[in-house]
Amino acid sequence: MKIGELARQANCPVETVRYYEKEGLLHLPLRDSVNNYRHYDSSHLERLLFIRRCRALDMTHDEIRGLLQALSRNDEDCRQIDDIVNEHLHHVQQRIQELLALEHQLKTLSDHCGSGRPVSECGIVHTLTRPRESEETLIPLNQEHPGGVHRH
Amino acid sequence: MKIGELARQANCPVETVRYYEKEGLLHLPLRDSVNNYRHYDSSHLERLLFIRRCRALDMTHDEIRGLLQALSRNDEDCRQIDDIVNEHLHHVQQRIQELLALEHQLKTLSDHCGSGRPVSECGIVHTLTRPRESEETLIPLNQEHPGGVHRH
DNA sequence: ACAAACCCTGAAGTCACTACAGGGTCAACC
DNA sequence: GGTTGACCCTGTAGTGACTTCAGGGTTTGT
Repeated sequence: MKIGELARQANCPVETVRYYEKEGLLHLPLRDSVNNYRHYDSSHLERLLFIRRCRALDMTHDEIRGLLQALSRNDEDCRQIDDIVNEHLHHVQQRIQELLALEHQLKTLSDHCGSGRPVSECGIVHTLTRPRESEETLIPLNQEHPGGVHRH
Repeated sequence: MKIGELARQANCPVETVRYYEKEGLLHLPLRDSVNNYRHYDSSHLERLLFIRRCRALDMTHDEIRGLLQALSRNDEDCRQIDDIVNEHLHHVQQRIQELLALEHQLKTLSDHCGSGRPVSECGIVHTLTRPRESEETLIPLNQEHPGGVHRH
């Protein structure tokens, strides 16, 4: 099958398939000797679906590479695979904790607004522009937000 | 004060200050006519602290620009400011829901491992390589994970 | 015969930084 | 006065996982 058909079956943009190839996640497909089009078989589709399922679980390409390697070694003990998944689960749980803290701070901020007042009296503005004495209590300035909340 | 002092007072890397300037978040400072060093006053520091507090709440530069604009307009109604904060809170809450779903999927995956078995019998591998019939039930392939869990 | 839909490559853009490379300047001490 | 180390400057490239674009060629359907 050609790249469009593969992409459709994996519910994945064509450009992403080419990107995975460049990243070394997908094996190089055969090329049509006339027009240089890529031609895939079912093993490519299976591998792509595997990758997309892992991405749907928000794993990085490095984590996926680890899983694919463990798979291809076909060990008698699947501990390595379990380790990768569990470490990833740990990342996710940490991130949830960070975001819950963030949610709390934003709720507090919003509660302080007292909407309808002039900007100069808005509680949000007061908190965000407040002098440095009370620093670190409401909004600690040194925290990292590794994942980011945004982007779509 | 010079850039190093400003950065120290805002607990922020010097490179980031220069980056905020390039992004148009910080006003251009005066320059020493001899050595071209940047020279800041307390209004720059206040603005930088404001930006850093917003970033600690994981707002984007666009959101921060919106807040700074609303501030400079000094409206008689702070509704715009409240809107920006609440929309951001909504982003965070959505992301938390996504990650909780993710956590559940990964826990299920890990539970299925049955560690110690050969890779070919590992429950994780079975789920991730399973045929497409049961697709969308355990791991929907079309979901986005805007923020990402990783990076530090 | 022609248009729409597909395929190709390679480069640049996204976001909020971070990390160089390759310089110039300043303050303190010997 | 020389030197060491901390500071400052500009500009470019790298991060991750794509997405978008420019500028082509090919296939398919009517």
